[in-house]
Amino acid sequence: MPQPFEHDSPKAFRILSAARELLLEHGIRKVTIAEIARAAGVGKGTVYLYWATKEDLIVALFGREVLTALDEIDRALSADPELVRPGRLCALILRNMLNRALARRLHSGDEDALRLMAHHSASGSVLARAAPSALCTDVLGILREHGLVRVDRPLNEQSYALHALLVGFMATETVAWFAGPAIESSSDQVLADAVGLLVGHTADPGHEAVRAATTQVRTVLGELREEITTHLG
Amino acid sequence: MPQPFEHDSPKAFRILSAARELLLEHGIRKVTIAEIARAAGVGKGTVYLYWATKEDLIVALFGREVLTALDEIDRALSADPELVRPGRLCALILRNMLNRALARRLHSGDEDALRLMAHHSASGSVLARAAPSALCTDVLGILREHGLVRVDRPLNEQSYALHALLVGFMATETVAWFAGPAIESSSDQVLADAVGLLVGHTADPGHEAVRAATTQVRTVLGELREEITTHLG
DNA sequence: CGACTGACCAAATGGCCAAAATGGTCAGTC
DNA sequence: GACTGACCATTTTGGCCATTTGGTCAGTCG
Repeated sequence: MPQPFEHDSPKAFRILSAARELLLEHGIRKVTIAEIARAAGVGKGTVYLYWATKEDLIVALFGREVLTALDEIDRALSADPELVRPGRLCALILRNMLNRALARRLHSGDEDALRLMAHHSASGSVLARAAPSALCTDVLGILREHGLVRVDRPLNEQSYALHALLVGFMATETVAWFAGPAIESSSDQVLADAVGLLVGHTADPGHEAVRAATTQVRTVLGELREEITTHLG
Repeated sequence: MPQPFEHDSPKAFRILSAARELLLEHGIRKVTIAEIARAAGVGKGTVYLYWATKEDLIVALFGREVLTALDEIDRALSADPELVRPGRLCALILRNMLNRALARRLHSGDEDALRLMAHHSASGSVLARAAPSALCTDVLGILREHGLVRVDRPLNEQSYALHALLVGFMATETVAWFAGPAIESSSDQVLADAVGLLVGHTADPGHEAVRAATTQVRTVLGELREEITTHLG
């Protein structure tokens, strides 16, 4: 909002795209505004018409990445409501939110990226809500209500454990030091099964409950999307 | 074995103790051999009678730490065989193996420590067997045999998932970025419960099976201990 | 004789400073 | 009035040198 130029203009898009490509190639530290401007075919000053600082630009980049991930999740969920079942849903979210090229840098421990996001106060509070820990609690709450998740444990403990499991799968796949035993099946399938065991219900809640849960989860994700859009626009 | 001096002599012990204290205080990079020698009340050359390089000394230090952890686990297991039950056992191992002051440096991502262990070929193969991934597979195999762990999933997938869960709990507690939702109960209890859900059996295998499993697990841990002792002295 | 030492050496480290590069601005162009 | 690139202050880089450090070994001492 302090910037007078709309971030969804075609020029802003070109800048973001150029920035994304260069960032993936050189890393956060090496990429320069001059380089981005040149690649986008605009002057250096133009970049600063859209974002006040380099940090803002990069944060916006991550924000856009999260948005497309959310869209993709929503699309899948609308196409097949059965994907709300905890195991499937976790795999879906993990793949889309954490495995995207940019976001991966955060979760594979990129020092620059981590520091940037942590120090960027405005985005911090927003993107924190997109973090696994927040999503876990929100989504688990919904799934519990509709009988898709066992309710014989307190929500926060369930959320804590699920969060740990997701972080663990993430780390196991991205950080060499944490590599796990070899498996034949796809990692997604193992994850889905593990989540099912951890929080799943034995009784089938029925189609109606699944559909209701799907709607509600999509609503929550939509709200998150909205929040990110308005804050990072 | 290339060093002519026994590592369990009282002098070696004094050097190791001094090294441990200084290492915890200053970090790996800052601690110097001269400092260690002085603190141990020996000449610098003497240190090199026991270990060929500084790296070897530090690796030996980590090895000793793992050994005391293994001893502690074994002691607890012998005092209360019920601790073999997967949930309890995982909590026990996690606390003792990963939370020890020195080892923590490894798992909380200390750059120096990680590089050191990764590059040190001799120790690498040995300490790798003490890593969660290897332990998971070995121990799970035993617990499955005695009906303490469900067998409706392949061992390697079970091991992969359990390993991820443990890594996740570890990361959640040590790395700020991965912090999870707040919980009231002790993290150990949540961990034990989660492990129980993930791999536990519903049917009680009976006292005899528990005792048999305990013996076998202790044997495996003892072999690991032996291996570390012979390779790192 | 042999465990032990600390002065000694080559290599790595850290501080220092000038040169280059970079984030950010703004007077001026189209 | 959208856009630019020369310009400035600040940061980063690279090279230099004094200091430190890992590792050795001729010599001491029990």
